[in-house]
Amino acid sequence: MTAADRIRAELAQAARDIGADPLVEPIIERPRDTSLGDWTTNLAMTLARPLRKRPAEIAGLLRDRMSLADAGVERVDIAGPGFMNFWLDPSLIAEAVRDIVGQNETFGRSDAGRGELVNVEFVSANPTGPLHVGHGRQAALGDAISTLLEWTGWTVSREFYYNDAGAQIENLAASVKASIAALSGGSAEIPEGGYHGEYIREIAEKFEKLGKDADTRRGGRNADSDAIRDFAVAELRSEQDLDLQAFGVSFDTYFLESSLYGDGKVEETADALTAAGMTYELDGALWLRTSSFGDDKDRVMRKRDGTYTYFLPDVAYHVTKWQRGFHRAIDVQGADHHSTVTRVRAGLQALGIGITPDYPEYVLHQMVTVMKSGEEVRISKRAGSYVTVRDLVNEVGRDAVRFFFLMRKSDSQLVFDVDVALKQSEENPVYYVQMAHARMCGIFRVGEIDRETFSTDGIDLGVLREPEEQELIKALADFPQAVDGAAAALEPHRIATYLSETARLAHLWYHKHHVLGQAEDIVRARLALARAAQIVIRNGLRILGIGAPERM
RNA sequence: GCGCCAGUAGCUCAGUUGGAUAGAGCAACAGCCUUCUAAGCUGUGGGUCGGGGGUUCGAUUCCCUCCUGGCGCGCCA
Repeated sequence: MTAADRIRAELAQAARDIGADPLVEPIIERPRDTSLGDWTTNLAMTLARPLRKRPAEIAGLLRDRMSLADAGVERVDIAGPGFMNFWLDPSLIAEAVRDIVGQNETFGRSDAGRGELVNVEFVSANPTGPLHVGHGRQAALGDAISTLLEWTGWTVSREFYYNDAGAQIENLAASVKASIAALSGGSAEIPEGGYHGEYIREIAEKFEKLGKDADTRRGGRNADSDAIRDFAVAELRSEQDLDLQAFGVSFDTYFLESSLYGDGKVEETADALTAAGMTYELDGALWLRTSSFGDDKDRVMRKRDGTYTYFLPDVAYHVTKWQRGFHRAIDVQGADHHSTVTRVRAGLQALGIGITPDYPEYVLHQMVTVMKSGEEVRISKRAGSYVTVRDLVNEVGRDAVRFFFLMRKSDSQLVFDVDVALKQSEENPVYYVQMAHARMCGIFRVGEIDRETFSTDGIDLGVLREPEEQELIKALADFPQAVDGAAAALEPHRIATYLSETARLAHLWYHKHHVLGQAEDIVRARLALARAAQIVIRNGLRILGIGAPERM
């Protein structure tokens, strides 16, 4: 039971004693300004109305009824409009260091998810081109969200959905075919809406070469569309795999849209929707009554030509998620796809098979723009000017790319400044955090002490009373709460923000107070603090999928 | 026209789900290298929280309205 828990319990008891609602749950927070105390509560203000008393009066009554010594509280101030500010015994605060060092790699983990299954789908790019920076943001987000959920006790499955069926794929095939024809002097043009990137020509060349080297494929001008399409999709999938590998992201499942046609799931879903009375024919197409489930208007699910629109397989796909036991699913997508949210959910509700209305959950992210030498790098798949994830990783490194993608909340637009990411200086936030970690490691290296076997047994942590020490320890002790909050909100950027702040406090402490060469009891206690800071920063970086170097 | 997202210091952005005098980094200015990494640290200045209403003890946060920007509104995905 932490000090905050004990204060909370004491407050609840005192509130009941003075006639508050027995179900009251006091909220304890860190004060905005650390000079105001270690913990604060606005309980007296929230009780003012029901108890019909002035907040300050209530605060006084509460304070009189609390057993403060039991909660480790040295002093309670009543301040401002009615805040109660608690000051803890510094030795008690310092004891957090012992917990952190003891828990080591598990510090920050919780079991809130109770081992339940959750599916996290991300990237899910069409195999029609390399992964660009937008996919990179999504890969970083999805992976970090997955890890956050693992840290809070969920059993996570990372999933990549390939849209390897449909009109865009035919578009791709036609583009490659035209490019093949052009190679042998033909004048065939890439069709309207086709793809023009350099990679199209590369695929065409590769296809030609294979066709000539081995007889396994019919190359050249006579190549049929099926062979070209299959070849192009396979090529691009393996290219995307290399992109993801460069970024250090891996998946538990790669799910092919085409398989939903192969095993009849698409047909099955369409039939079930019709059987449920949720469809109607109009203008030769089959419509789904999505407007009955919050959409602006009904949507076509089967086109006049007999093929399905993208969202029907999407519905079928999410049915499989539910059936595979994932009663919680999170989709990470670009905000340009936000219109699918209502549609997919509507389709799932229309089936009436007990899927919850807010299934799946969506994390939408805004666009990424890349700045280089002060200019925006235009990203256009069709035109071919292009910044791929791999380009970016090769240029600035995986850790910087990940941190940059994760340090902003997903629903704000992100400017990726390549020049800043390349700087190995304080301007670059990822170096700032990693440097703090390396410094903590450096103390142990110089002191020739083994970090991993270091124990706090018998160390008097009560000597860690310097203001910088107390502030750092409080920040470190808040890490589990930061993880819980970030996981609950599906917002990894909170961890990035937390790390920047904690790194700042670690640098500050490091600079002001030496560890080695002090009195023996001080050295031992400060080593413990350095170890605790190193553990917390490393754990936080690990959640974001970023390395924690021991030296830089 | 409708929907979603955003608008906070010169710039890039946080703001713990309604709390105290709104924070950080960069940039600017002033300092700090015989000590565990100066790839760093300390200090100073900088704000009508896009505008206007409302809800209440209290609003950057919730509601309404307007302005600006991005995305979407397809029998493309």
